[in-house]
Amino acid sequence: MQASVDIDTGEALTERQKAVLDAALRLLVEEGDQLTMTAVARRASCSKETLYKWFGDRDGLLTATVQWQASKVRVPPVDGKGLTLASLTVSLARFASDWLKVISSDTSIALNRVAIGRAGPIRRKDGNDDLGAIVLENGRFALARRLKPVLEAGRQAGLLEFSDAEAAFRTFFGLVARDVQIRLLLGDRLELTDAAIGGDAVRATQQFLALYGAKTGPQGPLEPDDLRSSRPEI
Amino acid sequence: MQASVDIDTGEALTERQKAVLDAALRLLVEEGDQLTMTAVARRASCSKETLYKWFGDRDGLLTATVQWQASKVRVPPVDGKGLTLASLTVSLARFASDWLKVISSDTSIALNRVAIGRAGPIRRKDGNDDLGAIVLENGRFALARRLKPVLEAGRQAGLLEFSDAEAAFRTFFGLVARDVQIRLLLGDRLELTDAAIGGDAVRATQQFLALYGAKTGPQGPLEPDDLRSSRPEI
DNA sequence: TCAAGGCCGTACCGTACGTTACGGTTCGGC
DNA sequence: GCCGAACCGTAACGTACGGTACGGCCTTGA
Repeated sequence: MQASVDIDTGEALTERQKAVLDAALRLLVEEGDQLTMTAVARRASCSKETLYKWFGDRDGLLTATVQWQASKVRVPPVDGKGLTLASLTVSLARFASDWLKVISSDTSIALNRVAIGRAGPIRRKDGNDDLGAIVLENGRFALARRLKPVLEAGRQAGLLEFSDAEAAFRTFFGLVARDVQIRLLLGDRLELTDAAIGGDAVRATQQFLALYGAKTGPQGPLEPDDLRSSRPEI
Repeated sequence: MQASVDIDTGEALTERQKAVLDAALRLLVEEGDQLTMTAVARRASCSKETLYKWFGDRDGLLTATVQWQASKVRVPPVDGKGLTLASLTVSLARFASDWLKVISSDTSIALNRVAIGRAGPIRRKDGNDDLGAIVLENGRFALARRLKPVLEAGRQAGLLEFSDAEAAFRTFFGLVARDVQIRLLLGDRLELTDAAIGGDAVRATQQFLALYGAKTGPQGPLEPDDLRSSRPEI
């Protein structure tokens, strides 16, 4: 299933169209799913006729908006050469921190909300828009694609021990996200300061290493303090 | 607004009203958020006038439906006396298994979907229905309330080591749920057989014990096989 | 037996919103 | 300067649905 999203995203969009999609995105964050075509047109200072001409219908606009946002968060893959326990730990903590920042951002919450709201058991009309697949593909699965090479490199370097990279990834995912995403999606006020995110990232990383770190050599696990200095502060 | 039916959950509901809410619940599972008052009335063989009389408006019906479902899953608390590592392990695995069954059930997915869909940044009208809070209260927080005494008992018995029961619970939560709930909510087909759930519960439990188990005594951690026989097979 | 009330079925109303249509304006090409 | 295309703003249309009204049926109680 996992959907196509093949012809990747931000292609064949004029600057004006990108501006319109940005307006739709802002509106989505502010108003949730019940954004209207009229509101988008007004916010973007364009006519509804143009919206329909460009995106077909409301579904098309929603899909294009989600894909547009997805195309903006592309990140370069991390290379795992010259891996040491320290650099692996830093990499994992950075992944964790980045992921927590993503799932706690207004944009991510809004996008996940609309995708979940439209992921009902019975899809309307013909076109399987499948916003959920797009969000999943650019969220959870994108994270897995980026993180797994790091895990594999860690295993190659004798720093990690696991038989199933997918299972290891999912454990890392669980240790990082815990109940944060579902609580935010359900409207729980949950303030995540940068400091809290950094601390959680370090904790998740330490826990992951405790579970999957290779038990070789005399050096014990890093202390959290060894990490704290290296996490991004902004 | 809210009509009568305001106070807690399944009280003061006639049998007929419960039947109507069951019909609404079934419809919610089948059709997602876009269930209409007309559809509920037809399914429940009652008039719309009655729906409005009993539940005030659509929000009231939705709220009552969610509360009705919540009232059905009340479970007795687990007592933690005579705790051994084996019994603690079994308890944790059972919690994990139960929780995975809950979050992967059609009903839970439907309820979470509607609650998330209505948890937008700007709440409509006056009444803060806050379905999200209800779902959260009867889901994540109810689990915490039931599990924490077990964790505390485990600590009292010298089987677990942690300083913050909330943090320990959230780690357990993350190890159990991982990416399951978000994937299901986003429409990912993810078949969870009972066998897979049982295996995941055991794995999560073992990982939790590896992180929070007291490092005392010569006995190593239980092998997964020790557990497999004790998990519910239905 | 009759009256009152609760409820079913359905017709009806008002509104919100997706979608379409159209007149007016700008702009690039000839 | 002229033409057509693209686009803006807005009005208009159709429908879906939340909410209300009403007639008829059934039950209860005097």
